Amino acid sequence: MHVFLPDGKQLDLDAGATALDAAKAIGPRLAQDALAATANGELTDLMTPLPEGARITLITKKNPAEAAPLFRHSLGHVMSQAVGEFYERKGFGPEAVKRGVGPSIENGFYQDFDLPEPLKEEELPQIEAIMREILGRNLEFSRAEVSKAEALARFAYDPYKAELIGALPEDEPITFYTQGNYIDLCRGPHFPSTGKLPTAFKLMSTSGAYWRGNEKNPILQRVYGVAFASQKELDEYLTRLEEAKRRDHRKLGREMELFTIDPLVGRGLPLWLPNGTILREELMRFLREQQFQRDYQGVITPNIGNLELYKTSGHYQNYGDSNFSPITVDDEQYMLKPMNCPHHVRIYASKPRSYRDLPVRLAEFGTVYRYEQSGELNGLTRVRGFTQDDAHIFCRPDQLKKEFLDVLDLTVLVLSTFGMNDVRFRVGTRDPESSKYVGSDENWVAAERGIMEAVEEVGLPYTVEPGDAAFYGPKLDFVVRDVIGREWQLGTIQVDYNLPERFDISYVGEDGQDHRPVMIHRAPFGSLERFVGILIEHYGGDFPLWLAPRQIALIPIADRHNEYAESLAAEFKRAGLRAEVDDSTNRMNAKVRNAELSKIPVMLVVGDQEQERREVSVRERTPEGHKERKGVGFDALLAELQERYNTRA
RNA sequence: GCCAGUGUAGCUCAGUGGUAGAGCAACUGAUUCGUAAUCAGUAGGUCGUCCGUUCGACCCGGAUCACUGGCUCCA
Repeated sequence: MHVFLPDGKQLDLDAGATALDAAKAIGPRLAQDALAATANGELTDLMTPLPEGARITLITKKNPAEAAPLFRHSLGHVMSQAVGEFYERKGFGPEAVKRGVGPSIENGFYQDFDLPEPLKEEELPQIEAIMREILGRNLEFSRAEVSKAEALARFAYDPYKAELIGALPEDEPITFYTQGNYIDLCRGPHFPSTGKLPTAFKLMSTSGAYWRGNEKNPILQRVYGVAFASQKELDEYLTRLEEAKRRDHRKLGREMELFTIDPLVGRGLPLWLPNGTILREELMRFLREQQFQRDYQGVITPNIGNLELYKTSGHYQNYGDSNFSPITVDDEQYMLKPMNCPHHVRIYASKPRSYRDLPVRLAEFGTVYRYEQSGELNGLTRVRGFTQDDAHIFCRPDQLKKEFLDVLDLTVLVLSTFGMNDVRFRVGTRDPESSKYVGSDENWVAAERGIMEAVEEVGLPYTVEPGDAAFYGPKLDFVVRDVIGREWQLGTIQVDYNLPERFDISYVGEDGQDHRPVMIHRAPFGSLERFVGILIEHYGGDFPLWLAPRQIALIPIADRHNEYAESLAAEFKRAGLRAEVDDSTNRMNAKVRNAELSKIPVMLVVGDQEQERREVSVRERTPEGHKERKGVGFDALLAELQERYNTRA
């Protein structure tokens, strides 16, 4: 057989040759240094036969980071071996530990275990120590192809492995990877030996995880680790985690008095404090202005609705478990509204509509309640009562594309206003296997095609995720990452042919006949709660002037300057800016410090000089530290701040 | 909902089977100060809640509630 090197040179090898054979053919030094390889662009290891005619590269110890998925996976095997030894040292038999899956993941690896007794988190350092012993033993990873029968016989004691083996196709070879006395069912690829693995790894945490991700299956214990090619990268990663903790919206939300969650009020029911309310109202004002420009009409609907409404819409049947239970009043049942759409549909239906009236764009900051599972609740990002920046656009089929593009334009504007660049666009389509979806095939096909065309026209990169659609139609979601890498869905745009049908709404067309409108559901923020939560972390609490709940701190140097400071604060207030005077008995240094810790963006120090000349001394928070300007005329500064506020600069 | 962990003053955290401590914040007084902490004093807690073991429980056991990290879910 032959393969090709990066320079195009052809290498002739024996049949079934591996990347190690290729390296040996080039030179013994390379064979010594090689860690992994790529074949036709895909990572592979040194012990797997190369495909005929492959273009190969060799990864050596000079650039181990390129083989990160491999060493992470291999470290996963080492951890698995270490856990086995740990329990053997505790006196359990070699078959006491059963194993689920154990892949490499971003930054590290995990492995699922069924253990004879739970592994405690404080025992992780002991596991880590055994792992380092195993690295010291410098065990070779070897690869072997076995028959299904052999594989089953080897893992007869382990029901999870047996299940995995049983599901493998008959005609493909099953591979085992072995290091020392540890054998695992594995497709590979792996590092050549444990001695060549990087030592920059750390076991982070354990958690429960259902076997095969199904909550009806037994729960296994998952152990997470992180691993990098160098200690420097690991340290940087751990530093990032620390930084993330500092930016956590739950911590900053308490420190900056933005919101609180009180168990007596209820889990997942945030209370907005005065500072948080300002933030929220600024966001609403921003979006209202945009919606006014785009001819949306505001509506207001109640927080509960008759159960029949949600039976008609299908929400009751499709999301029964995650609704709050119905309330019975006299002979009727009511439910806390989980969605605003049915209410808006009834507003549409409240009078006859003509084709000339369309599109009708109904917007509401609508508060909804959903009974999220208790374990899912998380600060502001996952709650049971929240307010969507919701709107429903009812339009003719021929208007759909233009309307969709306008909504997309609005969403892109929103994301860019907040400098959210790390956004993923996700098209959720139907899962062809599932039966939860309502509506005709033609409508689904039309809606899915419509979304993709619009996204492509705008030129946004997107991924398609089958099975991610709402029960009534496909959707386009915007997904951002929080500081610790968790992904959160923010805004959404959904195309819906089905609710109009379920509610039998129509408009009179040019031809005098009734026609069915199409609906677009959209929420550029998603929910104010989640958006604010993400925004807090995005800015690390350092909001731009227009969003900052506390914008200006006036700092008198001595008591005799309080009055001057108060007079300036009053002028700021008249101009619509949020200013406060620190009239505490603290020294001025301490006042500056407190304002800094409160993350107030603008600090104005006033003393004798300033008072005499109607000036202020300006100190502004910047990402680099702070910026000072002395002797600034008050009127000029007022105009400057007003301009910044109004333009949301 | 499931697995594991955590719960002591407003916040951050010590602590011991013999009925609790620090720093910051708060309050009072003094200080009037030029860009990240002035000094002194005062007050503040059924140790998440309930039940049990014990002569005695913040500490040991059980239950429960809440939170944290994951899993599952997310219209």
